[in-house]
Amino acid sequence: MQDGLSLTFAALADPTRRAMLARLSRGEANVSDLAKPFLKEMSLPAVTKHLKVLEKAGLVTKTREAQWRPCKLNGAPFKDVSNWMEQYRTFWEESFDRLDAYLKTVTGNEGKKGKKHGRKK
Amino acid sequence: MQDGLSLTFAALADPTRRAMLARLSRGEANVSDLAKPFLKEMSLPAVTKHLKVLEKAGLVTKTREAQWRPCKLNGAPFKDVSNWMEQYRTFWEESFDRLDAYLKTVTGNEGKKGKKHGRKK
DNA sequence: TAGTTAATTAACCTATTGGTTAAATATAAA
DNA sequence: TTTATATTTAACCAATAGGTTAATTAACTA
Repeated sequence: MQDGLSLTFAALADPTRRAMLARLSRGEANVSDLAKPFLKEMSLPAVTKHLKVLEKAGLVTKTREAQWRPCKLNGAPFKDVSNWMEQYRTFWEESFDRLDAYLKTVTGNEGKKGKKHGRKK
Repeated sequence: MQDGLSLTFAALADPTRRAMLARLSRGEANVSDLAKPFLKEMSLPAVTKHLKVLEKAGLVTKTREAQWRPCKLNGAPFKDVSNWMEQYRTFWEESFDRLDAYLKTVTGNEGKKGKKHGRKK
């Protein structure tokens, strides 16, 4: 059994599944609609499996309408990812601000040439 | 060969690796420092492997200092994730709207359920 | 030089992932 | 009742992920 965040990240770690989410972000679609762009590269059951991964992560909700299975995007797991990401915001903002990064090294607790891993001798 | 986003999401899809990132967000650490919290659950080579996944995703940079390997967090992949996430912001914010709508229903207001996304038949 | 500490590599194992084809199920339509 | 469409399930397979233990490499220390 996996935690929710792990399920979500694992679901997002595949370009086919991300493309399916992008498609769903433009509106509901049933399985064969979702599959169409990929049927040159893979079979329909493969798409069904990808969809199941997205469902298990809660990213997609599948309903029933006659023989079709309309799918829609569910935002909640994105919110979870966003919340988790917040704790790293300073790092990714810093990575595009060299001055800020430099200031961090010179004002930080340990300088670059300092004894970083102070083992007692 | 995987694209960068897939490598990053896959790296994030493991609680041990996320815990290692959390540790690194509080400062540089060498491999045995990083491993310490996990050595009851897994071996040191297992930690080395997790670290390698984080490195391949570009989330961690490992340097050399005597026999130690100081590791530091690299923000760039977080930025990539954040950029990718932007296209879904409306969906996770909308999920708050839904919660808000629900709260209104339980506090006496009639919730209107309008279809947001049209589906072709 | 020998010993200690830090970390990696090698060889191996099992479970999971991502795909396949063929068969089955569900619903609508003729 | 048969046929067509939409989708899933079953059975299988190869590659990868995540773990192990034992051996190896790298650098410092006595």
